[in-house]
Amino acid sequence: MARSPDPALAERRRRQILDAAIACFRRRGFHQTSMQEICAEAALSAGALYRYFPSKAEIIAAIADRVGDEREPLYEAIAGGANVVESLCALAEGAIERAGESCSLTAEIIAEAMRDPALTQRFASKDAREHRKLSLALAAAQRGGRVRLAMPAQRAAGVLMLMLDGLTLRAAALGAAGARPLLADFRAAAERLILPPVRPIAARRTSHALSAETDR
Amino acid sequence: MARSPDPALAERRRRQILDAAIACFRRRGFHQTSMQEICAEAALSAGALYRYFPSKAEIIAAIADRVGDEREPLYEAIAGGANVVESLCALAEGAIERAGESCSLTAEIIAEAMRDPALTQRFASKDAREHRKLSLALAAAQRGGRVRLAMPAQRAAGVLMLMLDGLTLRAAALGAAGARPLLADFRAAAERLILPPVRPIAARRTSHALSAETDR
DNA sequence: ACCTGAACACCGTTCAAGT
DNA sequence: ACCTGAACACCGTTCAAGT
Repeated sequence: MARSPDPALAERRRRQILDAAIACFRRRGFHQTSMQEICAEAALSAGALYRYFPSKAEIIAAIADRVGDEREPLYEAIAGGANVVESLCALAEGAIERAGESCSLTAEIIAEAMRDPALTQRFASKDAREHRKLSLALAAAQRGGRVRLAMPAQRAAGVLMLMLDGLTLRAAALGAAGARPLLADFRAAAERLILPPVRPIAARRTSHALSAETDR
Repeated sequence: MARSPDPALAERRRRQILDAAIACFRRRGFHQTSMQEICAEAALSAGALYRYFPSKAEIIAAIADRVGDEREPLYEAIAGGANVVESLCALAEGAIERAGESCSLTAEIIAEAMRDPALTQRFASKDAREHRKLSLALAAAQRGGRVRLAMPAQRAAGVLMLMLDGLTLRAAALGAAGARPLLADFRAAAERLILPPVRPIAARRTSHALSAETDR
């Protein structure tokens, strides 16, 4: 008799439960959704569900991890891209659209990340990794002569991530439409932190160019 | 017989309930605190409490309003202060300390602000007012020759508020200690957006000064 | 007018019993 | 090994009854 545990089934069940939970949370939010509703959506009994997730909070934690994992490769892309500012704006736009698409889910994840110490820890270390990646990408672009940074790479990365967090928060609270106008502000700030390399021919502009409102 | 409603008592009871709720939320967080605990802390029965607040969510909403009202006068101070960047850093530091002081409460307010559409609305309009105040203060400082803005006042205000939101979010999630290091990054960015006025004698520095790491 | 506290409907979680 | 679903403890909210 097959009495040994089946890891493939377990994985399938976890995915099945997570998909059902996401569908429910999108519809009615995290705290308005009951475990019974998730069970119904997943076509499983309560007992079966609790075999794969020890609590409702763990379901949110698993969803948060999934979302966080999707975001990380985007930072990788910055190191490769030709235009750093453009890559950052694309990342920012992606964050807004993604967070706005299902704001209630994003809001819930942020809320839960702040409530649950275990999730906070995971988010903090993910954040540190992203910060390091962005710092390295900026420093590399500077060394390669593709940009001039207006401040040390680590500081610039910190500032950019503060703004990205702000954008995500707005998108979660106000929807993508509420955050999208701020993308232009983000771009303007990024262009002040990450400057194009000095033209090799001549640097004709004097410092008053700083106060010019439009540059292109 | 005194059978007419007593507005003074109602106001006193609401304050009493709010203070009790804040004490409980600080201790155990919003969702871990039961109405029974708030009732006990406020020395009132459940029935009495529901006479003054229609739901638990309304209690959080009232607390959120109180916190929001505390923040607004700080923006007023920027218009008056001599050094705009310094005022902004003080505001940022205040936001970090306040949010970090009772992170669980701040986290709950942010979470609830994103969940409850009525609260979202109130936050959005408060946010718009703060943005306008900051824009006007920056524009006034520029007109007064106290600063040169690296971009239009409205844009600069938008960027600064994105960063302030990011700082508050970090402080709520990681505590004041986790957010405090980012204050230096905030300052560096603010100094790139809000530049000191051109020296009247001579503008000797050429554009390569932009890439200098330290300026003072 | 204001308050009490038992009662109600419902929630997340558990566990004896099935296959 | 995996699943079921009734049962448990507890929650936010209500309401008949008191003063």
